[in-house]
Amino acid sequence: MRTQNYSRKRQAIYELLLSTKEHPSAEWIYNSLKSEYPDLSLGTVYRNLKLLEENGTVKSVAVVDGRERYDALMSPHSHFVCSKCGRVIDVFFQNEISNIADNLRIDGVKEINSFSLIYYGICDKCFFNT
Amino acid sequence: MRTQNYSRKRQAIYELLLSTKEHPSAEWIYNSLKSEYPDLSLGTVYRNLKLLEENGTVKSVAVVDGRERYDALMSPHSHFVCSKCGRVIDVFFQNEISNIADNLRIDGVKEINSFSLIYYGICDKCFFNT
DNA sequence: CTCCGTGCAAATACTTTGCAAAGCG
DNA sequence: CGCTTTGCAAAGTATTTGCACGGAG
Repeated sequence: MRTQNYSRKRQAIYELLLSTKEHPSAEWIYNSLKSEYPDLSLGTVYRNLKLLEENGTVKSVAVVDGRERYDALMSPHSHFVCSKCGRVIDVFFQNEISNIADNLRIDGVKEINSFSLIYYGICDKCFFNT
Repeated sequence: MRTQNYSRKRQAIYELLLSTKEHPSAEWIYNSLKSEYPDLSLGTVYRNLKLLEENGTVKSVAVVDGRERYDALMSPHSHFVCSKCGRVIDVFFQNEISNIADNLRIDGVKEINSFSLIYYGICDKCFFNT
């Protein structure tokens, strides 16, 4: 389909996601792009995120405080979520973690396609601000 | 506080969670208890789940299709989520997985308190029904 | 009487969707 | 022109909350 990246705003959303390590929510993206695209609407952000996700172009990596958080970094890695401020930080796999799904058999399961590993705790900032 | 398990309905919610491997949502619990407690309200289920979770008595183990799913099995283990039907299945750790957070240092992170490992794929039922 | 627990309904908060207008090729 | 994309507002969905009442001690 000629759809791919055919839209300016979709492109902008994707590039913003590529350029940041914030693992932003839809609203964060919306606010960040509002100045450059004053007529951007939140619905468009949601629509495009969904589309990019179905595309396999971006990924929802976590839900923090009820908000979906997205990442354009598609290489397999996991995330840390700060339980206080909700910050999401990339965590790259050590040694054997990338194959924890290999050769794993689960009763009642036909195929395992992916897995998600999320660490929870307190980030530096929150720790020091009591 | 004398609150602990002092309430009949809270007790019922907890026992239902203990007795099932469904990893139910609030609404599933509500529907399951309605016959025995005809005046049960959905709000009460939500309130008690939250309370039990803060208690450390139960755990939210996943969000499937936007619905929080709970488990009363508190021993550390992970879960499989079927991408088609949303079924949640317990997966007990193999070998070294239980300590993947040990000795792990993440830049910008002060302390890691827990982690969540979720596998995604297709369960037997969904696989054979097309 | 004092609290805790609850039903009920209203309120939230995030996300999705219908529709008509605008954009692109 | 035909199809995609979008703004806007309304709708949808899961969850939370305010309030007044009921029950236990």
